[in-house]
Amino acid sequence: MRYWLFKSEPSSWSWDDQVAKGDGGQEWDGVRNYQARNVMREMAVGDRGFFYHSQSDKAVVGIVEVTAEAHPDSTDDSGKWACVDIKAVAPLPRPVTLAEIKDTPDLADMALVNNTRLSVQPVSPEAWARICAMGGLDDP
DNA sequence: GCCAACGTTGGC
DNA sequence: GCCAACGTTGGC
Repeated sequence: MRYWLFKSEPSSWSWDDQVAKGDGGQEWDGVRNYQARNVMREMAVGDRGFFYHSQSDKAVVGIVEVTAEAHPDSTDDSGKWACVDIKAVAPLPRPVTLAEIKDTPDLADMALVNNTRLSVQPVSPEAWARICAMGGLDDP
């Protein structure tokens, strides 16, 4: 299994919105960035991801699971863009903030830190385990 | 609200 | 194909 991170502005799509969708999942649509699209094309059903709130929160707030591989983005008419579907799995007992991540030397090479504008990004197994532990999840 | 970083667009 | 201009994102 591989790990990922999905970034969203809470004002446009928040963790609560994602939870409200339930197990049916939800298209991660609206991505108009080639790098992010290519990352989504690598995802497989069952992969896990962090749900990150940008802007006001700047924190990892929950765990999501990929429920559908990359497919055409239904909000796109050009046929260029793709997205996966994800569902909420569990909130982090304690959100892990960007400041904490930056303060953790082992996490310094995360795209979240050095490629801040990439909205969908891979997460190493080490970083995954570390952030889960920081968030109060012993068994991710 | 500002600004830095970065991606995209369009003129040449 | 280069590069300047512009738009967008996201941290502060």
